[in-house]
Amino acid sequence: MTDLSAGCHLLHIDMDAFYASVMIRDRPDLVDIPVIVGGGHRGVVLSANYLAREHGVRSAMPMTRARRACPQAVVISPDYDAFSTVSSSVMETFRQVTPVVEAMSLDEAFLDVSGSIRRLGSPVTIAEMLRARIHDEQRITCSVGIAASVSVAKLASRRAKPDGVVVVPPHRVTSFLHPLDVVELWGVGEKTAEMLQRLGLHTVGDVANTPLRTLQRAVGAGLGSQLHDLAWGNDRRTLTPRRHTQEPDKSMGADETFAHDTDDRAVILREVLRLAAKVSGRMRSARVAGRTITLRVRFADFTTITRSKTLPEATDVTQEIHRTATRLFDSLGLQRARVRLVGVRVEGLVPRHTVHRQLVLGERERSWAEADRAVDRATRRFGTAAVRPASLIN
DNA sequence: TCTGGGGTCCTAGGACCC
DNA sequence: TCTGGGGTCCTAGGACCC
Repeated sequence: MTDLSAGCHLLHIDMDAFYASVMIRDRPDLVDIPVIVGGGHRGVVLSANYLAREHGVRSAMPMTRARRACPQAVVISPDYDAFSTVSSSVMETFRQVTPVVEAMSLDEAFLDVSGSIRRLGSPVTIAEMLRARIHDEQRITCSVGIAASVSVAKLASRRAKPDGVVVVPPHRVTSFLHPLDVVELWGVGEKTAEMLQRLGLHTVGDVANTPLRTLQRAVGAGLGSQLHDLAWGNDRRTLTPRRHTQEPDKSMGADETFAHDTDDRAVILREVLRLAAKVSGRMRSARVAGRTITLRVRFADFTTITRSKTLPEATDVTQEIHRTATRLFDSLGLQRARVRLVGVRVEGLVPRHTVHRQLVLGERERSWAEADRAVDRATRRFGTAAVRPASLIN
């Protein structure tokens, strides 16, 4: 058999139905049953096994629709600790093959194996070895795309699913890409796909054969040239070895959809306080502070607005973030508007030690910062439920 | 009982500064 | 004497990805 992987040194490895597979592997009773991971009465599908997918269940689908599509499915809640543990082991296995591993999320990574071929064999051999190891050690399956560029490897792994390997050698890139639907391209979502379809562009080949200027007029200069490049397989991106969580965050936020829409200011602001405490706590454990506070409000009709305020100095103080978010909410001047979701985000994060607050931090703020540190210590010892603002206790 | 939660990046207008 | 041009910051919204 000819090994077509010559000239292809990039592997994209994607776990098959990752969350569902992890939840199922210790539950022999669920093996031949459609399984949906998700929950919450207003939630969406996080992952579904292939039996559930046969009934049309997809990731990100509203749970209500998923249950209707597949009433016999078993619905289970996600166990993020388990996902994270499995993910770390899998990534460690990858790093035994090559140091150049770029984790994209818990369940997918790119590997540059060019330095491992002499030692371990062709990229296809390496891919099959990794698949066998992960199957043995973790009892889940994965799929691998192999190509000379990142974007093609990613598309190839999608075609390999489930539990397979697809190689796209350089001379087959355009014949591989051009029949694909435009939505397969990185950066094409629902809206851009609609836009392209209005131009009569349905396949990647259609995009490739459209003049760059036309494309740019339709979807903007940046995205236009990106799509044109990707449609021809022009992707010079190289990998940066890194763990998924390694990059310093540029922003941190939290939001929450209410179980029922509400127009009760007190209820909404209590949630804003809880979110501010959650976000600032995460910021303090990451030792970062930020200047711009953004409040997000989604109404019953799903329209979403944001209001932001940039402070003179970066902060990680719960009370300061909460107070800013509350002012932003009140400045909306809502009158009995039904609110579905609120969110608080802090942007422009910098390492906390670079922030010099002595000049601006008055006595009051200083004592709030001290209070936060006490809360953090108690949380570390007794857990998140131990200490919380009085208005969150009921 | 349609539509989560965590993020990133881009665009565009206005303010402001030089 | 009818009006510069570039750069950066701030704000709001939107699209996208996992």
